[in-house]
Amino acid sequence: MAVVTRFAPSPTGFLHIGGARTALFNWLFTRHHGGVFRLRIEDTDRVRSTQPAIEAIIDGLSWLGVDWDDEIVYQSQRAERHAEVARQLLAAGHAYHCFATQEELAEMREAARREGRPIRYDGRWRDRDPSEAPPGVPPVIRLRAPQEGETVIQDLVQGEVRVGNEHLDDMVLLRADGTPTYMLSVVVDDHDMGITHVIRGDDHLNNAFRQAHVFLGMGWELPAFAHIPLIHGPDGSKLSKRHGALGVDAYRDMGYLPEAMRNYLLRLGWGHGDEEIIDTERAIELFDLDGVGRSPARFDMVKLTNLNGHYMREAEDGRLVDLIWPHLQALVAPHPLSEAARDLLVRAMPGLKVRAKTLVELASSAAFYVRPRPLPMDEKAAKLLDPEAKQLLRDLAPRLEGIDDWTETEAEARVRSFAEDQGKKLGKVAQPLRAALTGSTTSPGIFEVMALLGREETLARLRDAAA
RNA sequence: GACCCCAUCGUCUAGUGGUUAGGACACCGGCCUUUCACGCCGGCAACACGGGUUCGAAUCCCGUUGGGGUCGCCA
Repeated sequence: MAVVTRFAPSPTGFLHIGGARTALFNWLFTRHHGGVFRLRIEDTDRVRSTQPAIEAIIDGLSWLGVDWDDEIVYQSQRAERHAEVARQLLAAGHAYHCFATQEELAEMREAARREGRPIRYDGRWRDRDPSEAPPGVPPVIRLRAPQEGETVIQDLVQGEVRVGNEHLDDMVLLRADGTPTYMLSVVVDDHDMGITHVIRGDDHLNNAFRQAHVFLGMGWELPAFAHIPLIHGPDGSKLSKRHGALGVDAYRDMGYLPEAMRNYLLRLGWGHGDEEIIDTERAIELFDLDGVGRSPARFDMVKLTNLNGHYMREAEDGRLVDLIWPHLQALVAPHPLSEAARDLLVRAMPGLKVRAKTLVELASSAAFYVRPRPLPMDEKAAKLLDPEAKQLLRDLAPRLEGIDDWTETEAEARVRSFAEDQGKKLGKVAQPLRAALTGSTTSPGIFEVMALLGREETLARLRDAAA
């Protein structure tokens, strides 16, 4: 049977890390098996669901490179179908009207809590005749869940999980206003969409037992379930905004590459022997549910950053320049960036990208190449350019002016011979030179910088710094 | 509180009855070197605890502890 999966976020905020990983696992699993991956927006909570959130989720998935098949299903548009199923369940005796008021239920829960009893609907309308209904109370429809025996879920990640039916309660399927609840909607949609594998967060494991009885009541076949462990914060507690439960867009803004994020998320809760660096093609080839671990994993920004450094080094130079362009523009503003600047940056990328771990770092380390003179000096660089160093640079300048064949090799030869003539170690000359040319004490190889900058710009910066 | 899930280096993980318990990130040394990175070499570091089962347990069973999740007319 062909695999059909779905990612079903509720649009009440951005696409956070946990959701992104759930989407990724679904997508990888589906692509691995050559199935269909669908996107369903669970916007039945009309108050909390927003259009910007829907867009943020779609943007997040697109950035991640997770694409879906078929049109997006909006759960809110299927309310009538959901209500119809509730009525069918009612007609078949698998559901019943409950006339308990919200106040009554709150009181019931409070009493249960006080007495230390399980907090759960007590089934007070389960066997009562609707003719006993109090006047003026619109009823909800509740599932008539079994009270004896046990419910067993064969979870593809968690294994066999069983719970005694006495622990199940009669959940609300249709609200008093006639709108369906999430518990009903998911089941109906998963069935109608032909979902074969429900891969979602562990927080839904308990729901699976209850949802199973909706499937059963309708005579529908149960999908396979795979409940993946949640992602925790660095301290082991639930991942919160404080930790990094940010939207994936925040990571994009911090300068992370989507392929790095994909690799990181993949390895968080899934493993394949000793393989660490796994690109998307390889991930699709390898990914399956049996490799998913059962324990929660902590989010580790440092490891993400390391992976990002790896993928930056692998990234194509032109693409990197495109990605840092907006950052760069902001850094050199109001000075505009030219086409020539772009070419220069592309050529400079190999030396730059091995030294940066994020695009933001890359942008700031690249800026000196395209900044207008006079170059701003950072504190260490300024300090380095003492009178002695300036004199050295003044003496060096004439040795460079005569070079017609301005190459890295030639520049290196001239600087080295100059240092030798001065009786100085190369570093004594190279560091002031670096400060003058880059405004910093760290940079790519200084001869590479000279070659890329060109003779006139190099000389001009030298003069600026020696003044 | 009830129910469910989980437990190997600091972190992510490999390991499915017999291994010097492996890899990666981080950290600490060293090499390379004009700086910083990259790269390479080396080091530190774990089976939560207690009982079983077994000739033998990180691996199987039970319990304890710890962590997490769920108990809405939210999703």
